[in-house]
Amino acid sequence: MVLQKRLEYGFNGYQVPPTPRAPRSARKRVKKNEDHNQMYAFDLLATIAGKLLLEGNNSADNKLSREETVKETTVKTEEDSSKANDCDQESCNKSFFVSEIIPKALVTDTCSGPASGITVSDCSDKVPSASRSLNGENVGCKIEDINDKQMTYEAPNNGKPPVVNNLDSNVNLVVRDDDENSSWCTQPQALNNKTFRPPSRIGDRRIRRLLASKQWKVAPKLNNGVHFNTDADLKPVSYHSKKTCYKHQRSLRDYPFKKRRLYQLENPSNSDNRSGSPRKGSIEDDSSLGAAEDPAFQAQDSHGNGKPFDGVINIYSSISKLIDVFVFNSVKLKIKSFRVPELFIEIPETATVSSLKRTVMEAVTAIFSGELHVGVMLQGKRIRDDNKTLLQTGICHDNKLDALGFTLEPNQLQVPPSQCPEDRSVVPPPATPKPLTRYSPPQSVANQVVIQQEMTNSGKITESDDDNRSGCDSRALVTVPAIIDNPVSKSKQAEVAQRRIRRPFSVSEVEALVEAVEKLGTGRWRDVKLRAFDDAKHRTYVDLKDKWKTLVHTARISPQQRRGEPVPQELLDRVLEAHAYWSNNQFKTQTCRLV
DNA sequence: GTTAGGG
DNA sequence: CCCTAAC
Repeated sequence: MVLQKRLEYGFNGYQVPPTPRAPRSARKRVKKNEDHNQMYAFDLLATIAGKLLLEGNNSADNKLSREETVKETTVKTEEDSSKANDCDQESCNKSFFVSEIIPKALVTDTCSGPASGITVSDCSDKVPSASRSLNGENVGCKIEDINDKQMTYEAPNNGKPPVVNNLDSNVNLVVRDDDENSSWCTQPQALNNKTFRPPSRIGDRRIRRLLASKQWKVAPKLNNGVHFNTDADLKPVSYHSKKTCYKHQRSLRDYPFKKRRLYQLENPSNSDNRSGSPRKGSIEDDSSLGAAEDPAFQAQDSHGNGKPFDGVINIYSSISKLIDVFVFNSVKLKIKSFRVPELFIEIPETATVSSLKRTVMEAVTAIFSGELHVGVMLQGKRIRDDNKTLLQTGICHDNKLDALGFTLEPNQLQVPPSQCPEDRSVVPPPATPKPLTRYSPPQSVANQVVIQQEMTNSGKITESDDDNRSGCDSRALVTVPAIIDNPVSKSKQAEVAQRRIRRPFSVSEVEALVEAVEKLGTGRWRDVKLRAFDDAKHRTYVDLKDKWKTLVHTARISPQQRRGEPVPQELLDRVLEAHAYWSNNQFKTQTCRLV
């Protein structure tokens, strides 16, 4: 039997026993960086697609087997001062502004162009003229987003992974395909309650796994799926459903999730637990058109010849609603993009652009990986009554079409109280401005990561100027729930998000290193670490090895060539001496064979 | 997980 | 300080 044991003497006669190996659980570990950017992008896009893309099916048949792809989903940062001033709590702090509706007359037609924004189309062109003539003009509204794109994720084509392009300083995530042959309102729609499904658990797990690998605390699971306000108590109505243009009717929730083939959603509990029968092909779900509750209106059957008019009805109201139904037979929201009006990123100035991208990516991913709720904003005010029809809320009225928005709201349980809307402390308070170069987040956001990015007109990312902030302003605040009161995880977040901050060795550290190497040699960096730098958590044995390497180099070059804090020549001399000693193979591999 | 060495 | 082959 042969045992090997290091000799217990070495340089300058030091008597150094081998350092016992610590238990595995006690060893320090060095986390490897893994670049999952592309995976992130893909998962993010899938998530976005699952939660945000409310888009009409582009063909008559709504079969699940139909090839469906994500059209466009964009994430943008933009200053939007017009909204936030009257936004309420949720919208200010926990939401994105997703879209806005602008009267058609006010904006250019973006349907024909490569609009990078939200388009709300009423398919006016395809609505029977008899319907349109009711008010004599097109009643659609289009939403235009004029933002430039910066960071673009292109959906995997040909099996290739998504591509990240940094085109500008806006953050813009795009999934697209070229299938613009959508043809709404052409055939009777088999409205299928199953067509809109939340992301799958599998996909969710995948996202979580990826995020976990990056030490991101992920918001609660998506077990309950995505909650759409439009789901609430929507009652089936049958009026006119099968006549005229109503074959085109489709409520918000019926817009299919186009990426579902990639992220097949196998959570049946989420897909069909809405009101009414979930049976496939049903056309009954036209409740978004409203007026269902109106007795006068309901008095008319779909053929206009069934039940007689109730004698005591407000005929004008009824006609008015009828007109509305004719004109706004459906509301089609094509949310091509949603905006993150403000991102605040605190990152060391030594961070690379790559790490910046990664940080943004991870933050956005973390946001979307959590459970999100959708809020509906109209004219800057949140629509709280989920039971109202779109007609009742006025979403279909052209006099109120100036501002329809959707908000994405992270699970509120994850939001610390400090994130209350009026509590502006979620952003660095003006009294304590924090430069972007700060490594750690402000105290006021100790429990979260605040991502906020301000854009100048030129689209450049600029340093945060707290003086420019005023009230619950235009910027929706994007907050990423972090692990509460867990500094370790926070440091790990920073660690994975960017290159470690450079921390030059002090003279005393160099001295400790030299001394340890003199005793232990140049091949036992773990032991050097444990012996001389066990308390210096930021110094890994690889760091020590690297430092020794540079020390040797420094000692060999002329003092004029040296940079940084000068190392006493005495120490450098010891470095050379010890290095020469331990470089001798004779001492490096001394073993003692015991029989 | 450590070590060694290039980047 | 990062990355990774080699052990």
